[in-house]
Amino acid sequence: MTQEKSDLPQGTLDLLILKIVALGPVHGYAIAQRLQQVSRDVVQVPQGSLYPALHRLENRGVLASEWNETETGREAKFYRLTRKGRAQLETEAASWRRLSEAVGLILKMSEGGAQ
Amino acid sequence: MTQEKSDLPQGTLDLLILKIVALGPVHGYAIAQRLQQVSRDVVQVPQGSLYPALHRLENRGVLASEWNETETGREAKFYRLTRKGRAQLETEAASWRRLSEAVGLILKMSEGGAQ
DNA sequence: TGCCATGCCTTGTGCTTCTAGGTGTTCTAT
DNA sequence: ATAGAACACCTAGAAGCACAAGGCATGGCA
Repeated sequence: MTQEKSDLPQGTLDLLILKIVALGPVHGYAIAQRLQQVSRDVVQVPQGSLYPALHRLENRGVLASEWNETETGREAKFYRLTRKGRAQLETEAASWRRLSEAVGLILKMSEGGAQ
Repeated sequence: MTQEKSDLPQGTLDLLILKIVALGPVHGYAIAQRLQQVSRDVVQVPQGSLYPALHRLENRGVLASEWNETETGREAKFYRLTRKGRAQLETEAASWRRLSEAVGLILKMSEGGAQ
């Protein structure tokens, strides 16, 4: 019914990925699943967005990967945050909160809103 | 002191512009000023982002423009929302709120957060 | 006179997201 | 047994957007 799928604004995907990975080692496929579940289908990450993002983040040194076995006995690439990654998460999360507040303020503006 | 200037995620600028214009006819230069003021410098729109966005929105028929005189006696291009523009604003605002909530949820996740 | 603020504009670059395609394995339902 | 879905990874190409950097013209102020 309510499959309102919203395309993610640029930069947001990185933040969400970092946050999920921060909770413990996960592989790509699971990241997308968790995001979708927790957000109640608001956030749906296509694989064509997911995997390039993961590689990007790894190349930048904020993520590190390692092949391991899933609970169900499959091979999968597990990601974890590097020290740099934790810092990046802090920064991006703060940045998001700031922006989110600002946009919220603007959206609540009415005729006399300015000053 | 706190000139934390956050680059706007793609798509957000349209929403903010539509919202400001919805409050009454304004010209481009003033839109950028108001956004900066209301957001306490969090949102700073460079002209290289602003004007292309305005033209984009006008081409899509959500904004309409008209040359008029400023209070200070200068010629400026004033924008107003079309009917289509109002609808678009509603949609985008709702979309933003949905996404904002979802991201907020995810950022508040902790170890046992999922399910 | 020179400079800053007002007010408009364009070109090009860089980045990200998405669509659409592909591979191989395991599980499940028929 | 076999078709299809779910799992799990990947890539190339297109499209879109924000931004930096440039430019033009006027008016006010020092």
